[in-house]
Amino acid sequence: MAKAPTVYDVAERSGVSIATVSRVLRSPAAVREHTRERVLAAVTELGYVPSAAARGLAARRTNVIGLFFPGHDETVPDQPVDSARGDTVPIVDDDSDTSSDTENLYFDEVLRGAEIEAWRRGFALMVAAGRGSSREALVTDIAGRVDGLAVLARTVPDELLAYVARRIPVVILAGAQREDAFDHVSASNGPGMRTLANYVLQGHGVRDVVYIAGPTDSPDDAERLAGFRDALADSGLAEHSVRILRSDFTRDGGRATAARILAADRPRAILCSNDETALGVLDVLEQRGIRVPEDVLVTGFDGITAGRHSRPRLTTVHQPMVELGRAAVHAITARLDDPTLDPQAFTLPVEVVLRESCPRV
Amino acid sequence: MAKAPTVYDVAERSGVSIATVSRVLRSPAAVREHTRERVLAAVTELGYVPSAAARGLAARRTNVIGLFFPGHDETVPDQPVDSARGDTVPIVDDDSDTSSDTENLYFDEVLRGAEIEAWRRGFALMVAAGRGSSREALVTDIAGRVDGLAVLARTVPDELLAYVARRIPVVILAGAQREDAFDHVSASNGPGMRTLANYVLQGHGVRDVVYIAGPTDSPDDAERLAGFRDALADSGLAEHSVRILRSDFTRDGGRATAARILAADRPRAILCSNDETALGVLDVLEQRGIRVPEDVLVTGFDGITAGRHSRPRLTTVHQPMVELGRAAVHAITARLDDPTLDPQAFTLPVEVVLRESCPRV
DNA sequence: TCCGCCAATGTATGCGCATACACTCGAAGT
DNA sequence: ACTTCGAGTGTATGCGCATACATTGGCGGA
Repeated sequence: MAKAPTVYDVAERSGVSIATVSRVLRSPAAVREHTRERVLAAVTELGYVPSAAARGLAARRTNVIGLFFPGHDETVPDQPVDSARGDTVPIVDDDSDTSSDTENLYFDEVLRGAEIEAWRRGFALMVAAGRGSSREALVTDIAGRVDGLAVLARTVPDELLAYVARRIPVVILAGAQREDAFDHVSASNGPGMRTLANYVLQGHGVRDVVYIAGPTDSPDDAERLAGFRDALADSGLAEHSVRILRSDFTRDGGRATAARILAADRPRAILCSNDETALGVLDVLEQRGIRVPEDVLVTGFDGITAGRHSRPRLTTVHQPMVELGRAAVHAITARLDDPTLDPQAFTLPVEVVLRESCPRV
Repeated sequence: MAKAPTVYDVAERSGVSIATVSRVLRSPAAVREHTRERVLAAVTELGYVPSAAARGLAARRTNVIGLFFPGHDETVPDQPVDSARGDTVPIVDDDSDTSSDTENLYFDEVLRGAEIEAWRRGFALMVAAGRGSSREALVTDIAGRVDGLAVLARTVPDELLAYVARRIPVVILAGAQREDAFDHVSASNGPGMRTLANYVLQGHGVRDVVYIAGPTDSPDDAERLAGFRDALADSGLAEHSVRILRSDFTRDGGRATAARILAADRPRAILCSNDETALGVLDVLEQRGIRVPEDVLVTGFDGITAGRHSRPRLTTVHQPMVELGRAAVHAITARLDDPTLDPQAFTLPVEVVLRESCPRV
């Protein structure tokens, strides 16, 4: 880790000016081949790596895009596990049947999409998870480092976003398509749920259905619920003819809600506003010996992996999570290219995926 | 997106010098409270966001840590899915039973750990996936942006790493603990496999065992195989008394290898060097009506989520993936604090997790 | 009363690069 | 032969901040 060589070192070594060195790196075509080779040789010999900080300062853009998503607020032990040379390996039993880590899949996939698209467009990707109280500081910190910022809906207060948006383009991921100054990227929550619900109501001919909604503060959930109501209307059903309950998007919440439902009666179908809730419902039904799909149909929403491994496998509406990430980056770069663009809303298509919990008729 | 305000703007507005503005932001204690408040007021009014590029240039450190992992080399469609306002939602059947996306879990978790630890230490995290031919350019590009770089083993040629390491600390994740100039962070592959194998050999009293190794170019696999051999020695078994086959770490590979094994005879236990292979083995055994664990014991390695959802659930050695990410960042920051440190190797503890495929005796 | 000292703030500089502009030189045009 | 022009290169400057050093003013001690 000796002092890092700079353009000056490379220039001196190859007998040219720093401008030429810079040109070799930025626009090679503007330099005669002979010169270019000499410079590149010096670069390799010296182990020169251009400083992105200096480049960013001079060029007034960093070529980095930021992705901000909600943190898990988990209590993190102060120290990471330390090196263990003793090498005694404990043997433990695993009796759990729920996996809490499936919930992260959503962000993981969005991130992967963002990374892919950023790379394709010559940007690097910086990620940050919002945690607790220091969120505000984190957001401005990241904002100072990037050319554009993608934020998952509801992880950052609008006020802060507006503050940041004075400086760089901000795109909101997966929230409702509001009429505001930001770009929005999200999936067709409403139409997706409507199509699935119609499949249950009309395809399976079910009337006796319960809908488990998510938390009221989730914009995605509001759209899905609206889609469900549309489906009711499509079938000429009055809204009060079905039950609509609220849960919290978690597997445990799904279980509790399923218990409440079954305490009253047994509907023919239970539609859930997300997959985790549906998995919880499946847990309770199996435990009570109620057959799915013979006795009760169950559906979810999202398309998380765990839904493919459940018994029975879960019918759901699959969101294109990777594409969401890509589209977010795409929106940012588009605005970078043309800042005068009006705020746009991108709605990505979804897919109803039929599996055993609500099979094809 | 008006021109972003700078320290000069803030200084002018609050009637102080830029040095004072900088101090308010960097070391608030050095400024009188009255002054500090005036400056902070100006900051908010102007919507000032410090430029990380300028800060990084002046301070000679960016406070960013890079994480480089292997890309999936998937063929990425040129354009992301476009906005679909028509909102026709297709309905498709999902008959697949294998999910290729579980493989990503490993990196996702490492990333999460890295993000957590980076944040705790005041660093931002930049991620990049190595893809195809431009890998070299990508690595140096990232290297120019960060204070330290964590790289998953075997994703970047040593030569390149050495080049980069002349400038910033580099830590290698999850590879063998080689004697080189880099820091290494990995899990106790050998002891983990040894413990598990001993449990099979001695706990279950099995002699008739087949071991399915992974690709020869995987350093993790080499350590696991060595651990298995140690276990053989522990039980006084000669190596030629068992069969050791090679597969490729994939579920399909596991299936093919299982078929080959069963063509010869039926061992009492099949130990696999990773979970995916083991899942493939389970597929074949179930298909042939061979009972697990009654007829054959099966074990894996890694602790991926899919192993918790299989039937029967898979006994495995669980790697602390989140901790790996944390430890990597930890190692980098340690070296940043004291560059004279000798190269270190951190070995994180693993856990044998018993599930039905090889239950507790 | 005078000096020294420290806290608070200002001034000046450099970090490493991109780039506008200036310059050179040879080829083509008149 | 002289001008024009453009390809190739060099010179000079600024990007926005941190920080070493200089400066100021107030306070306590002798």
